[in-house]
Amino acid sequence: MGHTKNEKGNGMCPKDQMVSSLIDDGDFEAPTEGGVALKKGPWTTAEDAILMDYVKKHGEGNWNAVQKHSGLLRCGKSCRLRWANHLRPNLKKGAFTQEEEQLIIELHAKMGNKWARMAAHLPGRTDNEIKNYWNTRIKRRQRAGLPLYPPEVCMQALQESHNTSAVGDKGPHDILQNDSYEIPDVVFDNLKANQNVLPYVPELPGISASSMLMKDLGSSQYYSFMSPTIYCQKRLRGPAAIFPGYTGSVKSECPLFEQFEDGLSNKAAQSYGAPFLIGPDPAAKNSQSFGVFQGSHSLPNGNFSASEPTLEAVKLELPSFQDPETDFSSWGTLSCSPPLLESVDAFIQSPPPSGGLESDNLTPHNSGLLDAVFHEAKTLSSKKNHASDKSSNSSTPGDITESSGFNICKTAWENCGEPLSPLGHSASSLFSECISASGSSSDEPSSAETFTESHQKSKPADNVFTPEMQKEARIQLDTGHSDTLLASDWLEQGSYYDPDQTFMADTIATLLGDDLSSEYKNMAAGTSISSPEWGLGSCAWNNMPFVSQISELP
DNA sequence: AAATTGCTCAACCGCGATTTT
DNA sequence: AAAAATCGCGGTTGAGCAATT
Repeated sequence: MGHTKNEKGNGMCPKDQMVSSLIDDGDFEAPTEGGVALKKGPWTTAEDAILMDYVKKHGEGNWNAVQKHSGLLRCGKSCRLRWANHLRPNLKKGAFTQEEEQLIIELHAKMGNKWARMAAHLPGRTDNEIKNYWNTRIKRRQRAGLPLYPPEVCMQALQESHNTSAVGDKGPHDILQNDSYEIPDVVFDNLKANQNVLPYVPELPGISASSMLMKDLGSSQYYSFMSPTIYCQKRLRGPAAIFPGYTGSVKSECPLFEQFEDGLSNKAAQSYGAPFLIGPDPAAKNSQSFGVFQGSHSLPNGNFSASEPTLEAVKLELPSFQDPETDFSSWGTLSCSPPLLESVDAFIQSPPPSGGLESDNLTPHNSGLLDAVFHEAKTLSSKKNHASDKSSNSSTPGDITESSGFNICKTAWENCGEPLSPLGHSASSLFSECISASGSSSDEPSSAETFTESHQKSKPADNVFTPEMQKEARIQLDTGHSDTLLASDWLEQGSYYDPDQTFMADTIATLLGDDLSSEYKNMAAGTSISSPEWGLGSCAWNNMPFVSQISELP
């Protein structure tokens, strides 16, 4: 399709004829040293024929020699691409089959944007095809407010990742020694795209959805994944990204940051999660924070700079409580204290540069769809709430189990139209598993655990995170190697956090400085730990090896 | 019927990795 | 060992087509 305007000739023709036909049309690069201007743009059938002829004679490879031997006025790179994507035999043309699509989704969940590797699993398909397919699929799904991956694919990828890192003798340290970072890398890279479907996932650098998912799957350790010293072990080339004030391109150093520059990244969340929905009106700042640790976006990854908010300091998306269409009563009571959060919010958020950040995260063009999905979620939630109200009126204002965004998301997923996945996971079962696996702290029940108990008593959790794992996690942390632990380690270690808000406040105080610390402490103190936001937040903070080490400073 | 918008796909570009000189 | 050449990958762009307004 397309790019046929330059095509001439009807197939094979004598070589000199073909060559002459090559130079009378199309774009040409500036002449090379040899004085030959290489052609750019769409390939003609004549060129194709020459290239095929060349490959027939000389085989693939040595693409730069094509021009010398065949007179084809194309650079080697272009020849290789043309051959690989269009001319080589056994190429499958046409739309992807359902099986192929399914495979692509699964592969992407495991590999991320490794198109070439994915193509290896799809005979006859090229990386370019897969890439194009995926990119259009992303756009479609995001526009539709759907998660990129079906829940069961998330589950499978995570499960496989965990199994891979947990089975056998491959303990965390073995992994380290093996320089085998690929598994966590893959998981974090690839499931981050699904961050938007998870409830209570703040758009924070350093907190990816995949990590959230990890948490839900089994451990509150998930926040620790985001330590740049863990995730970026392979990528960070210098200390800059770890230190405040670093103004270089974090994105280039640590792929995790990319998600926060993705203007599309919020759409699914807005559609699904709504907890992070925000209206473009400034009044939204008065909204409650649904973020896990609002304003802390830069700390975990070491990019925090109170004096220099950057574009990476992503403005959290909050629901607009002033939106007349938004009936937050159905959302239940979320226990953050708005004024306090506002103060932090105001501090953390830099004034949006004109046309800058706002345009990234606030995407008015999709608000219609978002409203629709939001409304649907709200309606579904209300129905559930009514049902549960009949059975029990004992829920406290802080009881998030009744009408939290979590429920809404679950409901949304349940209504996603996938009764049961091929892997045996329904959307709702995913959430069930997420819930039941969480809150495995051996010390105190986390907020998530509280949440779990009220929801999951009828279904015992398949908790793969044993107390031994938790113990090991503690040991690892205590021995000061926490900053080098791999994400997969954290995943399997189980919970390890101190839910003590004071500890968290102190930690943050250390980082923020006195001016802000008091505010932060007030905020933490005034927030019920049963709050999902702060419960998770505390987990987050205390799970940050970076933070916990700082907190131990004199 | 014309204009606009969105989608698809081929091709280009830059960069890092690998191989060759 | 260092430099140059080559290869391969992933991100991005833009032309053409189709659907919609």
